[in-house]
Amino acid sequence: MLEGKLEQASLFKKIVDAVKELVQDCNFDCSDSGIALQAMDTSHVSLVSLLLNADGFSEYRCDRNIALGLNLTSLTKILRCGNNEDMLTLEAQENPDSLTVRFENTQQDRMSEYALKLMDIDQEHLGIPETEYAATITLPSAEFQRICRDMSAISESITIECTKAGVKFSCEGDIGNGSVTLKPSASADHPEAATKIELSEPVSLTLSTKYLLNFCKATGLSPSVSLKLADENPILVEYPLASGHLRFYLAPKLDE
Amino acid sequence: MLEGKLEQASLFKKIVDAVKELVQDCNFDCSDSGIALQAMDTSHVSLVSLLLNADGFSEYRCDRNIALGLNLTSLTKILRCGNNEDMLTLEAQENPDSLTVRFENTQQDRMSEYALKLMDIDQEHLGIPETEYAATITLPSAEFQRICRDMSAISESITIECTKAGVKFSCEGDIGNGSVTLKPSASADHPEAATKIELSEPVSLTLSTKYLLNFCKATGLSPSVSLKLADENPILVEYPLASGHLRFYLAPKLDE
DNA sequence: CACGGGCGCG
DNA sequence: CGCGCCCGTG
Repeated sequence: MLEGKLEQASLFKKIVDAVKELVQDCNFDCSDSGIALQAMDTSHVSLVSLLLNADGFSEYRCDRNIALGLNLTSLTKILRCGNNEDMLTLEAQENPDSLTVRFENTQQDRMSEYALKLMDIDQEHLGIPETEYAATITLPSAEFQRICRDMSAISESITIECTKAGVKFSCEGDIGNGSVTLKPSASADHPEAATKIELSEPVSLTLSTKYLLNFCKATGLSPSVSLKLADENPILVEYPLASGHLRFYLAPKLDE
Repeated sequence: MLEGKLEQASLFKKIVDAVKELVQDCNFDCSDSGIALQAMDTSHVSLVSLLLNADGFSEYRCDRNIALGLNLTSLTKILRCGNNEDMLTLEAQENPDSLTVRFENTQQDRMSEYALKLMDIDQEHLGIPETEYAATITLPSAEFQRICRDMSAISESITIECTKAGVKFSCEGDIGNGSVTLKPSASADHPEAATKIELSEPVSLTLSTKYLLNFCKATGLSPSVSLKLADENPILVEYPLASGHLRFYLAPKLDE
């Protein structure tokens, strides 16, 4: 029996919004430590990994490990039925055939409850390799989104080059080319607005604009995002959550 | 070699926004006195004329006269890549094949740079005839925009009649008709909010609503706009800039 | 269905 | 000036 309660339905809504364009159906793996999700996108180019720790819920119990197979389009429809500020409870019985989604407003005078049918999804278990990253860039998530959006008007690829001095995003297309250079910055008053670079060696990757733009749907989940790079390895784009994270992996394009 | 720096990217963004719906491709004529543009709209009904004087730039140099042929749709894409408050630098080398557009934020920790390919555009040179105008009306640009927008719901034509007593905008359509009459007003505290009429003789012109509405995209560039009228001559709609102007000319519809 | 732009509020 | 909400367009 699973019961997980979030104080803000918006958290879960945003997560599902950020994932649903990449993945149609997937398992939410529930255990007593929390809820996790790992899935390749439909075209097997990128990978998404969600972790919601038990202590990120205001109430949580899960008596037995269980995989809840959900269609994310259907889940989105259900999640629209609640207000962002509502409390959200996810509930499943032993051997459930459906997930119960409950919304309660903070005044506790409105309760709505939906049951969403579960699907059987064969779990190709995904081993995510541990990578030693050459660079970790932390920047405001809105800034990263802005760069990806701007460059999407120019090219299907974005190159990220990182040195100690800064990080440079660049693209090349038919109408011209462009680059954005960010220098590390402190911003003592707004730590979220800082750009930080931790680097063991310079690194450069070229990535699909379309996928990066997709990852940016998670922007609303966190004021900052971190990009972890290692040559010829998938980039890791991580949005930290209050207790957990939403991670996206994307293999680089090969240099010709 | 051209180098022009504007303290506010928004100035150039708004100019291009106001022009791009009328003109697809055009030359920006750069000389040591500044940057100018003259172009007929695609259907050869209206004419747009921009002048940005050199002293309107915080830095300006142009060693040799040069015409930079640009596709305004592509230019718009590039200009969207900067923030309104960014500093904007336009740069071109001798015999350039591209225009460099650089944005820098005021904190100087973000720099972005785009190269936009240039086009060869054969310059049909436009002689703009000097006209002796019978009336010059100066009014708040937002007021003019409001009138054009309101009347666009009623008719494809707007008639502007001007006498010493005031200016009357009117339109007639299937659902009814309408008019707005403005009397000259002082507004000592807000000189921009004044309506002023200078007139040698009464004048009346009927004009295409669609084009006037298009000109109104320049509203954000200036708090006031002036309309210069002479019977059976094109109207001149002028938005003054800090150092220069953006002018639109539109031939009147003929009385039947 | 999703994205971008405009308007209003803090 | 930035953020969030609403509307219109592709």
